[in-house]
Amino acid sequence: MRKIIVIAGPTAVGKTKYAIEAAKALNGEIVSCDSMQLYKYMDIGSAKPTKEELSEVKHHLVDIIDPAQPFSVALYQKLAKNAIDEIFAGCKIPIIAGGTGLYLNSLLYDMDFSNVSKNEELRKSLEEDAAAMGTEFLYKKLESLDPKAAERIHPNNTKKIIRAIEGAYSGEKIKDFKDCKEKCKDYETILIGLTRNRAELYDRINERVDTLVSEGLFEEVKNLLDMGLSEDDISMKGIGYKEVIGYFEELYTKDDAIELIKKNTRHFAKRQLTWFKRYDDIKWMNISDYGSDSAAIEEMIKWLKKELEYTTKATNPTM
RNA sequence: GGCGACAUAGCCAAGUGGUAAGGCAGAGGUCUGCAAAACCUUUAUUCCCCAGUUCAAAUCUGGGUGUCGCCU
Repeated sequence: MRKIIVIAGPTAVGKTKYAIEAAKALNGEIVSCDSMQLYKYMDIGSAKPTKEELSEVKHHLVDIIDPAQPFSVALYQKLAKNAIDEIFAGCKIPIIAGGTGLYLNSLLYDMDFSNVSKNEELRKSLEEDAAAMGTEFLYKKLESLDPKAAERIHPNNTKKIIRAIEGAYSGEKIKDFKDCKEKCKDYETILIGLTRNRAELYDRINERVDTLVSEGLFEEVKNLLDMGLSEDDISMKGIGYKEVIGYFEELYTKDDAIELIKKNTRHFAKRQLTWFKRYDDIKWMNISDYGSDSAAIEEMIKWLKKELEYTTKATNPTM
């Protein structure tokens, strides 16, 4: 069976570098699994790979959509699967790299997004109901429409309640991920999780935010606003973007904005780790345990090579 | 040296006699179409120290220590 490599991990752990080294060593191409690096013009805040890095190894799904366009997991799944097929067609190994857990799930599991697409008008009217009558009102509505969904969704989680009602109205109830945890059968997955000791990871995050600022994060956000984007665009709700907008709106000082970005990024990294901990077949690599990046990369590549060979033999009875 | 105010978790704090609010940070978690989103759980056997009053003290009294302010 065809094999893909997945390199997951929290933000600022060093995924970009590790993925590129793996791709170079194993004749691979990278498929980004990052909900922000997809957007054009959002280079600094999303910590995209540099031009040099992009030229070293072919990257898919970076810099491909306009930040004014809405995006969703369903579309990601489609684009990523196309990219994976394309890479296989070129006889190379797809290396999925990124930290967006839900997007990754759409590749690892047989998640079917074909049924209920979003209904803008319905969402809007439900949001108005929530604002006017409170989230409890919506929750009660969901309890009568789809009691099973109501059971697993917390009464405070307006967003998920709305999505579930949307599904119920369309006749196709939103599925519970737990009910269909079938692995995707298009390929076999070698899953590696990069991490670092928490304190070290947080230090790296803080340092990286300072670097992004010195590289011109504030100017980048200003340009995006000049292009007509606003805080209402999904793309502008990313960490690093929304906080800078808050500064431009004079909600707080520049230093406070920077501290806020650091804090939100740390929280985000923690949530990412929580997400990846659920994968029981993930091979964790704590980079802090190795003396240097090069040592860790060497070890990672050694392991990946072994896995590639093993799965080949295991799945090919003629050998 | 004198006078005054203050001292509660890593930080910001509420509580002024009835058994330690809340927020932030930290930790853990949930996840099927905005996911860098949204949401949930958790954190002081003890209130600077010692003694006293009281059935009962973070709260009242005395002493000590520390910080800040003012005066000389």
